[in-house]
Amino acid sequence: MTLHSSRPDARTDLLHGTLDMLILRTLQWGPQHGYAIGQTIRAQSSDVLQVEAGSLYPALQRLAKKGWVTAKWGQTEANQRAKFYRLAPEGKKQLLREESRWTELVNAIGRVMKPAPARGTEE
Amino acid sequence: MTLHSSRPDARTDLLHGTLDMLILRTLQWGPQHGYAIGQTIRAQSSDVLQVEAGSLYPALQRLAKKGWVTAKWGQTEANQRAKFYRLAPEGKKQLLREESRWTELVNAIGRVMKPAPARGTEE
DNA sequence: GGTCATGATATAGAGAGTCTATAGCCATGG
DNA sequence: CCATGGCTATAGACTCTCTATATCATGACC
Repeated sequence: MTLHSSRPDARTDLLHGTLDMLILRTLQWGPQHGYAIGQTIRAQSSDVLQVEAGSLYPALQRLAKKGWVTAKWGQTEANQRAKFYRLAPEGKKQLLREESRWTELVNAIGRVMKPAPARGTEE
Repeated sequence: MTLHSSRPDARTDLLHGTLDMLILRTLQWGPQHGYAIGQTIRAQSSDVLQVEAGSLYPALQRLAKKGWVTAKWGQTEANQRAKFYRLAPEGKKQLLREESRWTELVNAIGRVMKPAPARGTEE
C-alpha cells in the first residue's frame, strides 16, 4: 500500500502482512465489499494509506482461504454486483493476535529508536 | 527479524524495510560491527527483536551500497576480525526520512485501528 | 446511441526483503 | 586438538506488494 505523506518520496510496499490486520479491522464495522474496504481504509487514515487493487484483492482471497473472512456476491447501493466480505469467528481471533503483535512490534521498535544517545545529541 | 512475543506463533518476516531504520539508528550510537549491531537491537528491544544473520548481513551490504554507511575491517575486543560500520552523512538523512515515515505510518494505522465501532462493541 | 468516467473484480509478472540453511574462518578453553 | 562461540557470507525459497492489464456494469453527457 502507498504511504501518501507530505513528501513524495514515500516508498511503496511498506508493510507486508499489516494489510491483513487493516482489512480484518475494517470488517469489524460490518460486512463490506472489497472496493469499499479499500475506501474505508483510505478514509480512516485521512488519505494516508492507499491500498492498491492489486494488493487488495489477492489479500482478500488469502483471508478467505484461511477462513478469516467469508465472501458472498451481492449488490451495491449503486446496484452493481460486488463480493461482500464478512469477518468470520476465526478472523476475529486472528485480528486479536495481529493487534497484539502489532502493538508489541511498535513498542519494541520504539525502544530501539527512542533512547537518547549517551554522548550528547549529535553523532 | 523474529518477534519474540509471549506466544510462540509469532510470524517471521514482520517488517520489510524497517530493519534498515533500526540498523541506522543503532549506528547513531557509534560505529559497530555487524554482529554487535544485531546484539544491540536485540538488547535495546528487551530480546523482542531478533535479527537473523541472513537478514542482517545482506541489509548491511545494501546500506553500504547506497552510501548510507561505510565499512572498514578491524579488530574486536576479543581480537577477532570484524567489519565495522559507521553512519555516513547520507545515512543520517535517510534515518530522519525513515523515522518520519515510520511515525506517519504508525499514526495512520492507529487511526484505522482505533475508532470505536459505531454500533456497539461487538461484531 | 455511443462514449467515457467510475465502480468493481481479477490475474500475471516483477520486485524487494526476509528467512532457512549452509559454509567458512578465527580465537579461546578444556 | 577439538568444541564452542564470535563473526561474516551466500544461495534459494518464500511471501507480500506492486504495476499493468483485462473484463464488465452503470450512469452521465453529448
